[in-house]
Amino acid sequence: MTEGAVQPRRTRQRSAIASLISATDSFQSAQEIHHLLRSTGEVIGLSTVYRTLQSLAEAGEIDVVINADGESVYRGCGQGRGLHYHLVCRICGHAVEVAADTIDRWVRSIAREHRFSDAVASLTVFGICRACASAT
Amino acid sequence: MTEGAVQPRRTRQRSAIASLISATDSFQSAQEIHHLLRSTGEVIGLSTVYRTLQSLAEAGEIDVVINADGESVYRGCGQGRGLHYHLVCRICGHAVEVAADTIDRWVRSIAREHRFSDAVASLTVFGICRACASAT
DNA sequence: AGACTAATGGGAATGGTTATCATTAGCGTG
DNA sequence: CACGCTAATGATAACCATTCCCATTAGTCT
Ligand SMILES: [Mn+2]
Ligand SMILES: [Mn+2]
Ligand SMILES: [Zn+2]
Ligand SMILES: [Zn+2]
Repeated sequence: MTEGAVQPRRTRQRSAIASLISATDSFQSAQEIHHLLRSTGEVIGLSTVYRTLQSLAEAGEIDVVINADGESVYRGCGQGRGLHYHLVCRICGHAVEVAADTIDRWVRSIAREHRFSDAVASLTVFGICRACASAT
Repeated sequence: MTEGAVQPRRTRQRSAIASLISATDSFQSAQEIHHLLRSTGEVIGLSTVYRTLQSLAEAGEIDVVINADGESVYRGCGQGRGLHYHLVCRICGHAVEVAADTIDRWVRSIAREHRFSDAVASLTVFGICRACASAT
């Protein structure tokens, strides 16, 4: 059996991205993250940001959501808390994680009912958070 | 009070799109629809297809879903059946509509719990339909 | 028929994301 | 500590769905 997945090399760039992402609870786009890193003096290419975010996402270490504009936005995942969905502020990107079980039961039941297999829900709830709502 | 929304002019192109869309129950992209129309002899521009689909979607006459590749795909909506979500085959685009009430209750409750206002769920269930599953 | 203007459509522009590929730099080995 | 292998980087070009632009066409109303 081929023992999978050699862990990625630890590079300055990858660390910078990981640390920035663990320091915020908002969903941010690759370009936003690139700008933020640049503005703090990090030297890093845009390609690297895209690649690394994807790699982290595939590894399950961060979450991806596609916002209303069709952009992918990324956020550090509440570690090892299993499957969950997100409630995201459409103004500032602030997000909270919500348990998946209610939804997953519902998904399984309607998939069975219509004889679909392999059903996976793509679900994100967008709203306006307390802070943004009070900021008129 | 300004009485809104003059209805759109009835053009050959708009009719062609509406009729094609009412003849299938699969979600299709603007480009696919454009090709299909072209292949049946219709003379129609890609811009027009995009514009018309958006206009029909805003009018609530068709539904839009953003698929896994981030493309918008369109489908004739089961008329006047109110808010609903979709269970879509990720192979062929075949879709069925599913009632929204269970989900909407859940959305309202978690939004209240986290003090988010204006919460709207973006939800689509992707799976594999009976036909595609049996086609090995 | 004539006027008004919404609708059309070819082509250029946009913009997020991916592909290329020469260069750099982890990291295991002797 | 060199050395070698190759993953990772990043500047740049390509990609590609969608939108913009604007001159031309054609519904619709009088
Ligand atoms: Mn998460
Ligand atoms: Mn529908
Ligand atoms: Zn907010
Ligand atoms: Zn199918």
